[in-house]
Amino acid sequence: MGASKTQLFDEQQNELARVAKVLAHPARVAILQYISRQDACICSDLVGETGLAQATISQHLAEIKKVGLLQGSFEGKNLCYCIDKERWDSLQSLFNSFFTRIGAQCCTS
Amino acid sequence: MGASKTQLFDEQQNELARVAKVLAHPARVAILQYISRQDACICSDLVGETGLAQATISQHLAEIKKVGLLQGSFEGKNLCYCIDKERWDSLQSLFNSFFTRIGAQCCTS
DNA sequence: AATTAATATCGTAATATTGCGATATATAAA
DNA sequence: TTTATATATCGCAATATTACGATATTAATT
Repeated sequence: MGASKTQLFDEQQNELARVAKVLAHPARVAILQYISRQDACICSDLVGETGLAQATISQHLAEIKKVGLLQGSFEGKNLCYCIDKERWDSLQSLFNSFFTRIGAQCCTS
Repeated sequence: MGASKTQLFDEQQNELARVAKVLAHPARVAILQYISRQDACICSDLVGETGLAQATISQHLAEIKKVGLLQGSFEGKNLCYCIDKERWDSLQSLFNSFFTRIGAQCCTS
């Protein structure tokens, strides 16, 4: 008891939950917003920007990476992170059709 | 150390995270889908439907309630849950504009 | 090769979530 | 008011998440 019983649910449900979990922390929301604002995608001003420790930011970045939302490449000694636009758009669709489908069938509609 | 440092982030970021957290478990995704499919919004076939215990389902429902997504009323001895359509639509907008805004600014766009 | 700066990983403590049995509460029916 | 059924809450154990200091790794510079 204690661990999520993911095996009871189908792959779509698990996928949506997995992605939602990435957005389920304000730091990661803020990180995504910050990265998107920076043309150059400069990283780890995030530490100064958020007030969280470097290790913590790095962990949050790793979670965002895990669902395929980040592309990173070195530019000089900076690791330059970008949001993967294709993945981002596909997740927007995933959420949007989830919301639309449920909203359409909803009993109070 | 261990608790989420929500005070470092603004109310929009926290709100989006709070809602995402509700969707961040496949059981709650499944519950929302199931409720929306049932015209009558009959509850707690969810136990049979998901294979989770009654107490567990009740807890998940409470989490969904906490973000204002459920309206419940008794019909006979059944508690009849509905998705609050207005709240649902507003959360769809919240997510959609979050995705759109970030997607538009994203460095690889 | 040694140095410097940026990022990742490790170890660990605090806290939160998940799940469920047991029990309490609420509603309808008898 | 007793009984039956549906749902909520309590208490607890297992697991996951969050956060951070310390340390390792990586890449550029000297």
